[in-house]
Amino acid sequence: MARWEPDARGRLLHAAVDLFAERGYEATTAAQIAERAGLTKTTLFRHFADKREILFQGQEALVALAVDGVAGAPAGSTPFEVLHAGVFALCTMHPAERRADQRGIDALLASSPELQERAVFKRSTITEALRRSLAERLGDDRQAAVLADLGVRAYYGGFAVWIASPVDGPLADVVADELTAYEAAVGSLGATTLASSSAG
Amino acid sequence: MARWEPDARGRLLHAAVDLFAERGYEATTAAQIAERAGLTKTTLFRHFADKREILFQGQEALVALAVDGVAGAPAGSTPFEVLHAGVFALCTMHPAERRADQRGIDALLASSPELQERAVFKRSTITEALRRSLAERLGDDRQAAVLADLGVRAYYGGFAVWIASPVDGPLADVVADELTAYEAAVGSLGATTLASSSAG
DNA sequence: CACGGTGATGTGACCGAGTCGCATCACGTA
DNA sequence: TACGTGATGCGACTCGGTCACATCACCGTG
Repeated sequence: MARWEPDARGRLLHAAVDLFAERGYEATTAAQIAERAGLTKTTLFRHFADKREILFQGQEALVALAVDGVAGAPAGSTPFEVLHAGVFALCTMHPAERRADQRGIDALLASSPELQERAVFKRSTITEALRRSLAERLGDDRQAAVLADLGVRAYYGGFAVWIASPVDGPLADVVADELTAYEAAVGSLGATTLASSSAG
Repeated sequence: MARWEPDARGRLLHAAVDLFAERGYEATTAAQIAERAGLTKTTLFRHFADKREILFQGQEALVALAVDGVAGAPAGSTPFEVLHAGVFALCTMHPAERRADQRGIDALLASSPELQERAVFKRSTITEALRRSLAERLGDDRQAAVLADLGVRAYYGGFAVWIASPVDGPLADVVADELTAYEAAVGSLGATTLASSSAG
């Protein structure tokens, strides 16, 4: 038998998600979460930096995935192909089996301004990491920035569609559709620019 | 003589900025700010939603500026011209005279994760408002999203350059340079897309 | 087998942000 | 003179988060 009941972090996570679902995020106290997990408030904050962070557990991994995805794109890829590689790597984080859980978390995030603020911050962290690795790879900072914004938009947009969709399917497929749609939008935008600059 | 010393909000703001500059944001207490302003903590939170918000006072106006700017773009404008109109409207918020103040606030924002999170959230709020008005104007949601991201990047990037620059000049000039640089990046990206799609 | 180190936890006190109900007080007005 | 109103003060409270210190089970070593 272990020293203490094992997997304290997992128990805390489970207790938190349950309580949030029962009474909502804001009505749930850190002490209540700890109590249900058979632990104390202090221990809760030893495992999670703050109350919000409980719901974003594992997001740091997304940064590494995106960066590695970009770095792993084959030599000679076009800028968009490099972006695809980075964004697809993100999709590996969310297998179809856990879609139901994600739905619950998503609803929770929408329920509290505090959580939305954190969500936006996480998104910007991913964007910034993606931007940096794209810039290194492509050598053009602004192009990298535009691509990063676009890629993250496709990812989050695809995620929302995937969550809401009644039919099962891999996240990567939905995101791929988004990505090509954005690609087309940029294409027509580029055409506009060239046309107007040659006209003016 | 007024009932109380006038301009409570202004005094709170001044006291806060002074104290933040003296001892830093995190080391400054809400009660201390109120005390220096000759008021109480309760009154402070009647004027500002929370401690962070003190430093983002007036940012709501930016949303309206961007939206109105887009709406005011002349008929027949290209997508980029509409974007220009929206982003330039933002620049009217920061006249060259107040550049020194902005420098101080900028340094402060960089000093605390709490403030950075709020800053990112404000940025995303502006982006979202800009995106919506662009979408309405252009009729293409994805193009609008890409342009909004790009415009906000140009604005914040230009702002950073403007803040750091030793020479005086209007913010709008710097932002205009950024905007055209991003425009060029998108142009070459569009060319890439067309080339690769016609090749594949 | 005894001993000391180590790491995860508990305990209780503490701080600061933010809220709330109620009192106050200066002013305008009937 | 009396009353309504709006900005403020007051004090108590909740909750997130921190900290110093104690505990306790395990592990390795002599």
